[in-house]
Amino acid sequence: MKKNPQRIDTIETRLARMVERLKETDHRITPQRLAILEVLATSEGHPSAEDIHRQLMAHYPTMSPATVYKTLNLLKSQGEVLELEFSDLANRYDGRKPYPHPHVICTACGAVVDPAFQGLEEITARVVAETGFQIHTHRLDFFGICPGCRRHSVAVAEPEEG
Amino acid sequence: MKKNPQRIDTIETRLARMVERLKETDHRITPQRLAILEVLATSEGHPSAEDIHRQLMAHYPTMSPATVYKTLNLLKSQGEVLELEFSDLANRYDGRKPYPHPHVICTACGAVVDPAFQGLEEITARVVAETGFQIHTHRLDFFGICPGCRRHSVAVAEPEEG
DNA sequence: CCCTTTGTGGATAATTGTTCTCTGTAAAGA
DNA sequence: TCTTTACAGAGAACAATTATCCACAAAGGG
Repeated sequence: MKKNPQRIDTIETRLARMVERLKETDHRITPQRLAILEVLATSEGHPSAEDIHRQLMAHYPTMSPATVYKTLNLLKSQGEVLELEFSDLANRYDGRKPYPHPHVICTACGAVVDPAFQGLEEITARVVAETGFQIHTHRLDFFGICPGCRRHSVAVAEPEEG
Repeated sequence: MKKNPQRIDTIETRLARMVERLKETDHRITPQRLAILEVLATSEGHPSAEDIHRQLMAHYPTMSPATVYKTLNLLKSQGEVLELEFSDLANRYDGRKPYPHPHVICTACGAVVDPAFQGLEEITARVVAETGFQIHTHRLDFFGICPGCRRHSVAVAEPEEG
């Protein structure tokens, strides 16, 4: 029971909420769609669309990437999934905490981790006051090398980072 | 004379530094390359590769987009330009402040503005302590509607943002 | 001043993540 | 059962970026 403005829901709560939102907006809960929601609600590793697709191919061999993307965009439009965009690699999705929060990304293995830190509200307020922008969302990413990859890199070589 | 860790250099200083770095690393200062550096050193609006290319087509009608990208990547590898990646739109480049700093992006017109705010060091330190990552860089972006577009949007309609 | 070497610019093809288009189908309601 | 609607899937299309290729221009040695 944290005192964060938005605490982390359980898997069941998240899944139920996503389903509820889709029903509210007159969307069907098809088996494929439900499977995608389940992956999103359970994944801690911020999967890419391809990750989701690959994972579901086992149970739904005819699953199309387009179906994954469509569902992802649908959820995105409802604010039920957070999309982390990358221009050089595939986007990653967070269905467990669909609100803006910081991420720590390993540039070696691609792992995406959520630090506990939160509280960009005051900084946001400062930016609003200064720029006059109406801020809708934000993004805070840290890029570096995760502990696991650091162990490898000392043994191998310094991973060069553009 | 600000007390920021890195103050904003003058256009001449930035340009000179970029040229110097290229010379140091045995790269030629060709007319096309110099022209690209000049655009980067003078642009306040965080131009995209296409912006730079379009702008230079006037003086160098045979300028190829590839040349722009090559020079951009060269500068990027030397830490002389900051690349702002976007998966759904073209990347933007900042040649005036090539170190990590916050940006405020208008999702209506694409404007990118630098707020004066700075000082993510303590937050970075906290993230390092918590995650064990070796942080190399970070990115803090705020997305919203700029004052200019706000005026339009009240007259027209609410711009929908995926 | 010529020749060789090296790096560069430009054209074009290729790449890749994502979206679009189209078609058949399954679900929901009458 | 008939009709309507939305969906899944296949594949084409798309767009930003990168790779490949070739001709050329600059720098250095003779």
